[in-house]
Amino acid sequence: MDDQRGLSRRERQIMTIVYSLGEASAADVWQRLPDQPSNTTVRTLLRILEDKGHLHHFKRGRQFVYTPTTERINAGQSALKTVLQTFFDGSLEKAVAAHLLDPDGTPSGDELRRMASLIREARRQEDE
Amino acid sequence: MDDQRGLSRRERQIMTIVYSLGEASAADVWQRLPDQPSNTTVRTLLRILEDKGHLHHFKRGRQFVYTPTTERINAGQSALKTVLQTFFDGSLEKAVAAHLLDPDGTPSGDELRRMASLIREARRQEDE
DNA sequence: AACAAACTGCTAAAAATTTAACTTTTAGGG
DNA sequence: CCCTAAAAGTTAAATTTTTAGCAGTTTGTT
Repeated sequence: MDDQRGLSRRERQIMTIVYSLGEASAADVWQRLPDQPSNTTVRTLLRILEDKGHLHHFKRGRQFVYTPTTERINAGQSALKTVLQTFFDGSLEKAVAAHLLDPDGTPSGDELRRMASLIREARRQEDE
Repeated sequence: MDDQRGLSRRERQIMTIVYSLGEASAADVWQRLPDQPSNTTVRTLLRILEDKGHLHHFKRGRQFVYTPTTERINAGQSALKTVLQTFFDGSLEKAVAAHLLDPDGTPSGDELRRMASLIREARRQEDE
């Protein structure tokens, strides 16, 4: 019933699914949920998340399609900051270093090139 | 009781605190927990997390000091990957871009320089 | 228009989590 | 050494979360 204190386990699992899909019906969520509960259960949770203000829905054909109320980008920035704070002393650099060391996490050459360009731009702004 | 399915809310809050501190006594955790429960409660949770294999402890003076069983760096890589997957289509570049746009998240010039260097190195490896 | 299939809403039971009182142990000071 | 203060361990109650059965709606099909 609280909100400030964060989501329960299932609620979190569901929000993760909805964010990664962008939008999702009860069936979409149900399909991807670990330890699949009943379909009805998923609907209940979705309704609770909507009550709490984390999701809202519209109808498509006969089903409800849910989307997050917080923009993906903002939720992402915030989640990233938490991870940086918890595991990387708040440092983006340390996180990037760790990720580049991770064998199955290495970005493509293109991605690296674009990242280099982003950083170049940021340093340019820094200099002003 | 489960493990695969992830931690409960309080368990997560506690793991976050322990990871960000590196090591923590019951009092340390208690102090930082939102909606502060009793001190006894925190001890119970710590013992549960130890039972589940997420923490272990040693004694210092008269108190137990808890540390995570999973190396911070590994837990960090894994948490980061989840965030990338959920909010940034699995792309480190998109996450970095978002973070650089975030007004109160901009890294220092030094950090930017080190990041540039990390990426240069990764590209060099790429070329081989 | 009538039917079936696929949904949603409501309600309450079951299970897990969270809490803290009470008891026991232990470390450190006098 | 003994006493006390500060921990830790045990247990069970309170609360929250998770679950799903059943009833009522809606959509699309025939």
